Amino acid sequence: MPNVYRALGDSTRRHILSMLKQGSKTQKEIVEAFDISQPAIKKHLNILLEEKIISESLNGKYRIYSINLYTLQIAYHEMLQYIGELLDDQLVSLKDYVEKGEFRDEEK
Amino acid sequence: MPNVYRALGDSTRRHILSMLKQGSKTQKEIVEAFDISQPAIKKHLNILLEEKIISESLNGKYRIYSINLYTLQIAYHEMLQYIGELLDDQLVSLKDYVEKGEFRDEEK
DNA sequence: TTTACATATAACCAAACGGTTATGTGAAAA
DNA sequence: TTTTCACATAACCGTTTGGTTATATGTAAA
Repeated sequence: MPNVYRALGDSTRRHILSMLKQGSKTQKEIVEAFDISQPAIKKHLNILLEEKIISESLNGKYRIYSINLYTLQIAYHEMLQYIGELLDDQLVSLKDYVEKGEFRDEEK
Repeated sequence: MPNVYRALGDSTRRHILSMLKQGSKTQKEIVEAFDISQPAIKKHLNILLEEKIISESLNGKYRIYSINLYTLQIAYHEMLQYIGELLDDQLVSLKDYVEKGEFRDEEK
């Protein structure tokens, strides 16, 4: 039920996740890493919490956030399965396709 | 530049892509497969076109849509790679966290 | 030429998004 | 106890999203 598209559909949230992959962070640490307000960050954290991509714990007056590895793994496999179904009719493996590197020059 | 999260972030659009994987379809065929109005479908098709996930061609009064396999593969690869990187690094830092024990009680 | 059909477009609506400022709350420090 | 600090919450704002209905346009069929 977690909507990974919603969760990852914003670059600030992806940036937050990239921070959290290094280890748990307090809300304060996250807020200080961005140029937007504390309530704006809190809204992003709430969306990540709703979609169960991160989890929250309390430590005194601090709120600590960490990546929910389990949900990300589920999302990863669901997406792999979906893209597999979409693409296998064309007998082209995504992995093979990407490894050929045919697309790298085209992106700008 | 295509925004894969935007393109794939709606289940109607993912369903449309699942239809198009079987082969090109006219707008009429797509509209008939859903319970929503023709203008609503057209909006979804426009978003998929903007993000270059599908392409459009004309045949008389019909408008024919087909999957842009190339862009779709790149798009999914980017998403999966991003999640994959989050998972791999998190495994490492989770291990670090366990080995270090609690370190967050002291404010400096 | 008239009619029917596939599609486009405009106007509207409610809800969600991403941000703001202002202010309340609760724990820790002084 | 008083103050400070981390965070929560409320109210507001402009834009986007996902849908609607009504209507215009362009091609094909009668």
